[in-house]
Amino acid sequence: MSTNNLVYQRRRRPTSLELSSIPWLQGLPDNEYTQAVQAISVAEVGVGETICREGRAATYWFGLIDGLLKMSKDTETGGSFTYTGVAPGGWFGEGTALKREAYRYNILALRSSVVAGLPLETFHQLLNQSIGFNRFIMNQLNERLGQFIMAREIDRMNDPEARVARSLAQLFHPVLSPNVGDMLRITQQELAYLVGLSRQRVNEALLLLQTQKLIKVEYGGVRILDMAALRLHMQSSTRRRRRGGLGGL
DNA sequence: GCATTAACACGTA
DNA sequence: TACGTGTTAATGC
Repeated sequence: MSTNNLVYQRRRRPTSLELSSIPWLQGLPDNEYTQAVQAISVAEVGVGETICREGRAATYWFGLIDGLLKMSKDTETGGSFTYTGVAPGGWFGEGTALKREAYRYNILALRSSVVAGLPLETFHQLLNQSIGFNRFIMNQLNERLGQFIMAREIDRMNDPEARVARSLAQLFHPVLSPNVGDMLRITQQELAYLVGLSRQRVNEALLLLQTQKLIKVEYGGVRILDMAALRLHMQSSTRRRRRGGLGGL
């Protein structure tokens, strides 16, 4: 409920390790690099805290250094609808930043996270002068478009396994979230919130995906074994058996 | 039928 | 100890 601006008050300078995890910084020439680095600030965000809230004027272009975020929007009925997760290395809000509009969704932390912010002025300065920066943004927008089309496909599916599989694939998006690696630290409860299913059902889906050798379920996270298969995961035609079935197969 | 919530035992950090 | 996982039972659409 509280639209706290604590996130902004807690700003600090980024460490060199944090800077090295920002994908678009790496390709910039020296002068633009230092210009960007001087403007970037980071903040620690606790579980459940809001980074930006729907309707508030955009002040930063945000990126996730560490942790896990979710992008969601409040519904008329008082609930909330989750669009997607943001994994480390992911940057978001460029559409809003470009138009200097108000944020169109809420971003909140699913686990304690470190968020980086580039002020809007610097964002636009870089847009005006840096080809490398423009290339990154253009690519980002293109990928984002594909991501949202995929989100629509996921919504249309009623098969939980396929929804979990493709949601995982989105979290592991190699361009929008390049720093995830093979292992995604996310609890099954968090994933359940993200996908819109119960924890128990997500657990069941994960175990099935594991038997299909697409992932490895580990304590506190999931290891990706076959990214391509996850992304293309089709509706499973065969219905699973809930209990018993120890004969298996 | 299938998914959800609640509750539980168990393993791990 | 606190948390996350894997199961089962009861309940609802």
